[in-house]
Amino acid sequence: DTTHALDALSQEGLSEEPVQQEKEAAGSGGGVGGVWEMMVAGGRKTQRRRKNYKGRSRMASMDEDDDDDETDGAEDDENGGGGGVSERQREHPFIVTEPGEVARGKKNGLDYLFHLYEQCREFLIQVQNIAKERGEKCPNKVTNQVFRFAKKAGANYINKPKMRHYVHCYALHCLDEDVSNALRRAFKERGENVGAWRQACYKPVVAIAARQGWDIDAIFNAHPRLSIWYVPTKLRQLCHAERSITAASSSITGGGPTDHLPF
Amino acid sequence: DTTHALDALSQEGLSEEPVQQEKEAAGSGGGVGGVWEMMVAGGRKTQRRRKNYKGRSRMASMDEDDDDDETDGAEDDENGGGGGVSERQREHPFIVTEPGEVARGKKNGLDYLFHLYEQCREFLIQVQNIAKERGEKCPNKVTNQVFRFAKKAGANYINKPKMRHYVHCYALHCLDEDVSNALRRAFKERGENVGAWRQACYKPVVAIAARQGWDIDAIFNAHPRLSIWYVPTKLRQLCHAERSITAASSSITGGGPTDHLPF
DNA sequence: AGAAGGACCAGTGGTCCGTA
DNA sequence: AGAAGGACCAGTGGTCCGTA
Repeated sequence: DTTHALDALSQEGLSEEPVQQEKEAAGSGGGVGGVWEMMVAGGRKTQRRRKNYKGRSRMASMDEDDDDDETDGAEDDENGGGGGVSERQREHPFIVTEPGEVARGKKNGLDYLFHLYEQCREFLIQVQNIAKERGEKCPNKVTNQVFRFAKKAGANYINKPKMRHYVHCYALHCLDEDVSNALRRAFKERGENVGAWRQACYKPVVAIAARQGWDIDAIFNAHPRLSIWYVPTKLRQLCHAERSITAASSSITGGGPTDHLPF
Repeated sequence: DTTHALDALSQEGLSEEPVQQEKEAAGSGGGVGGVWEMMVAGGRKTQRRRKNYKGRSRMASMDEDDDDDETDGAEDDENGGGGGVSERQREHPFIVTEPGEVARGKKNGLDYLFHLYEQCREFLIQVQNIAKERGEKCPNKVTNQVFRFAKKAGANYINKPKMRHYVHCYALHCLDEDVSNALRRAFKERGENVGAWRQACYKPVVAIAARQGWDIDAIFNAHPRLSIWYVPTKLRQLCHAERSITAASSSITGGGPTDHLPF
């Protein structure tokens, strides 16, 4: 795994080096009952998340070692409070970067985005180890439980809507890194924004599905890093729609409905 | 499949021959948009469910062909109503029967019980075919959606709590039919009730799990007819508890924790 | 008493839309 | 404007407990 080299790719400010602490926590998965608790406590040591509250209240010492759920959990929700309202910092937005390129300014690059998927996978593996240890039912996918676990372990920069949003981009990265890289370079050169790049990622994935009999679930499941992600609804719909079109036109030209195995 | 011979095993009264109509509906799975609707309508022909309302109201003609969801759906919920309360008939309770034995009186036998699991599998396959046809996400398990589908198709005698209740019994039947049959004979002979038989089904399944490295999920998944059922919580817990005990005692006697591959 | 199943509930997958 | 993510919602897995 080249995972750790990527830590450096996340940028200064909020999103700088938000990784790292889950590595201790991972352990061997051989612990006992209190593994969850151990995890959360264990994260404290090398923590480097920052919450940089910009608001009036809570300017106190939260930079280095603020991992106690009790301490910051209790007072965080000041939205409904009467007096001081603290603004919660978000992650820096993504920009289209080339492979290996570090995003500059208050931005995050796409290598960092993909790295978040790898982190989720590591959190899933931990959740699985704990579940097996306890004889509980064991998730195969990145579920709500895994996102909750990630948050508890201090990875506040990971959240479900974000991860779901870019799954098909990660899929392309997994399934055909060359095409993925080429697309990134092209969109960076053209100065496109992340939304445009994201949209463009659908087409090559659908093309891959076309070559493999249109079974996007099978394609996800066959890939060890991709199999833990739910197939995005829109990707599924695009595959289905495209298959219908292809089937219709190939039936006109006389090709069979399943001519993805040509000879 | 010997499925159809079993239809005869369901008894007179409520639970007599409640099967059969889903066979037409199954079709080739090659239909289009309206397959769901077709199903429900198609079920009408050979329907033989009876709802035998015993209450004061609704003694009308409901015996032969009352499959319109509109007709009986609207007026069924009279519990909250002021005037007439109609009592809804339940399925006959199960009794412990030998393999091949037809239950007598207002009872259902265990072959019939296991047959319900096969029916659920057929309903699942139909749901899967429809989902694939439509390019929607496709369940691998008997989900709420499948139970809803079964009900729509007229199989009112199938419901989630019942099916979940006896999963481990069906598991034993799938995994070691000889042991399952022997247990049935023994419990019938002793005049035990269904509850006692059901309880007794746990132990042999746990024993099978012990021989195969305690992974009850893997055991379920490896079996084509069992893999579509969620592992029951209690069975999972029993396997886990038993493994812990075994591991503890074998570590005392010097055996390794994974001595299920002896040589 | 033993048993069938309606109906409830906590937590899920999915993603909108108020926020920055 | 483009984008991140809190928070909501319909439908899920799980099974209790009022019913017969």
